[in-house]
Amino acid sequence: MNIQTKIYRQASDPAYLQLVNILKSNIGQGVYLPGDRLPSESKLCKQYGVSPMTVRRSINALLDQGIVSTVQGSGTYVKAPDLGGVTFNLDQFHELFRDKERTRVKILEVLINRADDATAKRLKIRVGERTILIRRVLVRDGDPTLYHREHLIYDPHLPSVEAELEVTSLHGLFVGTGESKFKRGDLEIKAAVLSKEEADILNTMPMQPAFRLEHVFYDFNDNPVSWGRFICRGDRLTFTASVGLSGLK
Amino acid sequence: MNIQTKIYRQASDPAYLQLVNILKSNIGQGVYLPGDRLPSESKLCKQYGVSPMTVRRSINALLDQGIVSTVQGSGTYVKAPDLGGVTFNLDQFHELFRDKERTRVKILEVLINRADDATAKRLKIRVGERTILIRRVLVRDGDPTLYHREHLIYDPHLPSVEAELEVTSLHGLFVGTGESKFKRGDLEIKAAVLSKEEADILNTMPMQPAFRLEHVFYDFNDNPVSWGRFICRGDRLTFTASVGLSGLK
DNA sequence: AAGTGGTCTAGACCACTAT
DNA sequence: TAGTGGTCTAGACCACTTT
Repeated sequence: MNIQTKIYRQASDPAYLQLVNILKSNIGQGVYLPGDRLPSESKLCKQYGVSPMTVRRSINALLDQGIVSTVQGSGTYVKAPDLGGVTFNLDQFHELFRDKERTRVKILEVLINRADDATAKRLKIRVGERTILIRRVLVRDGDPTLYHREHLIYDPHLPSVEAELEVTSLHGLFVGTGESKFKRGDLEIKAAVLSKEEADILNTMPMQPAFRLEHVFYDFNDNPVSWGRFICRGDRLTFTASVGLSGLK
Repeated sequence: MNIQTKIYRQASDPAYLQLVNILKSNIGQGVYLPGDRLPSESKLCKQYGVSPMTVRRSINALLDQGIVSTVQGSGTYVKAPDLGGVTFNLDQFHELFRDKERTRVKILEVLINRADDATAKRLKIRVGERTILIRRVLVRDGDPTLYHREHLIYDPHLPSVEAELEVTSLHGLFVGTGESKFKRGDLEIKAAVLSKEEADILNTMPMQPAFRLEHVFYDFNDNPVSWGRFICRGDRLTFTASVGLSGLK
């Protein structure tokens, strides 16, 4: 449980990372308490025998992790953990696609239809223009887990509907294999309860809590090309995060 | 809509940031497409007249933002946007506390009771040991917005229950004013529907969709000191995030 | 005036990849 | 072997805060 006190140049971890961990350990063990000032960068240079740039890089890492804050001309201070900077991610979604053997994407429906109000608004087209509706369900170990409903702009230049399906292939979307052909997307996570249709598809009861992840994807001209939503049973998904000095020593 | 092509040394933005934005603009406008290799670092040095460390710092920023990936010995490549690395945060929670005039924390109840199974498990104490239950509601513009229910370990060394209340003052928790006295916390977001009690407090109907943010906080010895949950109406909170090249040019 | 963080240089050496 | 990313040095200058 002792704290590392010097930098080992032959270690596999680079010097800046070792220094990050040393400082984090010190903070985690209460050597520096919230509000305390860390030793100045020049002192850290001498103490650990590294150059200013290396110390700077370590401090920047602590800044990014929300562990310290800096005041130019004054010093680097230990922050009290606060929920303001906490971030959550979609790692659990990501894992659904990890091994292809256990996961299967089933296409429920593909059809060409006309944009209603909501679709027209999000895809910035006129009501009644043609769109493509795709309904898919992601099956994990035979268990329907994620229901996806997506509206795509109908592009007559594309050779076929099959080509449209490639635009946001579910797998490419999450694994980033370079298959997805959009430039950026906006996402929204909402709390919801399952409708009858959604509950049937996800093999559970209506009115159960669920997450609804809405997305709009844009092409390289910043025009929307797709919008839709993922529905996931609330009992199959939790978002986790930690704050302050978690993991490590 | 033109892309910046050189670094202005007298600009307020530092060189490395200007280079980040130049590269992001190029990627955003399709100059470099997903899968393409960026110019090598040494070429970027010459092209923009900056030192290797400055280029490196810019590349690292793009790496952190999930926009490129690097392969040692090979090059830096533009990534296709994928949902795997998307993060969202609690900024909306944070804003609730921004101006104290509009926000008020009302304490509904404080009482000393005995740990039940769930509480004993999370606080790592025995069933029946004393704990403190605090129920609070955060009122925004007269509108009950956030319901917090928290179980604290009863510490006979603290002078009073009032002192316990300071341990995780709601305001300090979100704004990070250094009032909170814990070292780290684990958080979980779940989809839920409001119970009768929660709906009454939040001034709406039961069975409405809601977010439940559960937390466990730990002291400097890594012992749990508090667990509880925030409940928020689903129609009052959405988590947003973006993927790929959002904002900017 | 002295100390602090923030940026930057112009090299160096290493590990790795491609040819 | 040549090129690429990854780390690091030993200084420098600036803006800012503290005393």
